[in-house]
Amino acid sequence: MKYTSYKPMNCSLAQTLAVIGDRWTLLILRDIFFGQKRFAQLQRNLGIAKNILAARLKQLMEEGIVEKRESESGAHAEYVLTPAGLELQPVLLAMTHWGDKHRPNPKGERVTFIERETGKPIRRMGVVSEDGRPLRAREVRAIPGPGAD
Amino acid sequence: MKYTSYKPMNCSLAQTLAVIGDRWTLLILRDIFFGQKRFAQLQRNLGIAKNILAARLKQLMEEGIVEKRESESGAHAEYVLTPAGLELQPVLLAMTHWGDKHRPNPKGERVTFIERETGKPIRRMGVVSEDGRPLRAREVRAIPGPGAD
DNA sequence: AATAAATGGTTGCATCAAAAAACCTTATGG
DNA sequence: CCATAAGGTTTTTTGATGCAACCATTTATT
Repeated sequence: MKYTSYKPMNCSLAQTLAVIGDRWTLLILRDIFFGQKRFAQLQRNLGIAKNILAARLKQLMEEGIVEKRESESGAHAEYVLTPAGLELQPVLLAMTHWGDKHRPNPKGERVTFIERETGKPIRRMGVVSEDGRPLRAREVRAIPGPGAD
Repeated sequence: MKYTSYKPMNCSLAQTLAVIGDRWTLLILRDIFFGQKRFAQLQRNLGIAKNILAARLKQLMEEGIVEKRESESGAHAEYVLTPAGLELQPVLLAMTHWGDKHRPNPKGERVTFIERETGKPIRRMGVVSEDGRPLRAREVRAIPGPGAD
């Protein structure tokens, strides 16, 4: 088989991986979520080669995750998340929570997510039942839907 | 710059990517979450080369995500998730939800996650405040903790 | 008992796509 | 005129992947 592509797989997870599943994309999105907007900022923060960053941003634009626009004041480009991009936040947060818990920095939590208005920390990402009870992994089951094979 | 490794980055997201951030790992974990236990099953379902699957499983064992044990009846190996592995479920579900919504199968939802006891679908993965209100991406802010640079 | 077939890998090799490095272009601002 | 920003292009590395062959136990078959 040739280099396996995610796209032909009829799997929602694989479809997401087709968009964000390479080495740099999630780190780029992390920086954009954290407020970085400009090409040069991203490049310096990440230590990524320019051509790779340009290719990833182009791909993210084609996938409808990121939009490029001109800044009102200056004449530099800005990259901002589209609504579909913003909806990746649960993925980012779930991964960040896992890493902070299972691969911790000895000095403590690396980052805390708070609600902007109240300043209170958000609830840790987790699976919850329809009526809001937290569920453990074993209490969840997957059943095929109409779009399954 | 050398080939970038995630490990030296002081970032919880990067630490998680060091564990699950390559082409096959999440798909392997998906199958294990869905109840596959045996090497040959995984290999056939995924269409992955045997050496790659063996390498990934070994890595997942070293990282404490998966455990290998002998099945009680037969004499074949079984791979099961450790507690740390089970805690990756929010990541899997968040990605699956995103893919199902933004890269849908025209026939409908590919998979539904239900609560085992009641049979009711679980709540969609999302960010919620301390007291349980759903939050939109813009209402969340990240602040550095004691483990930040 | 001998043979076949399945399971669960390991090893070595060829390939190939993605990452890095180097260099070029255009525009803008001081 | 020089620096900065935002890329594009091209070439070279490198590490991940895929393939095939081999191996060691069991389990089933003749």
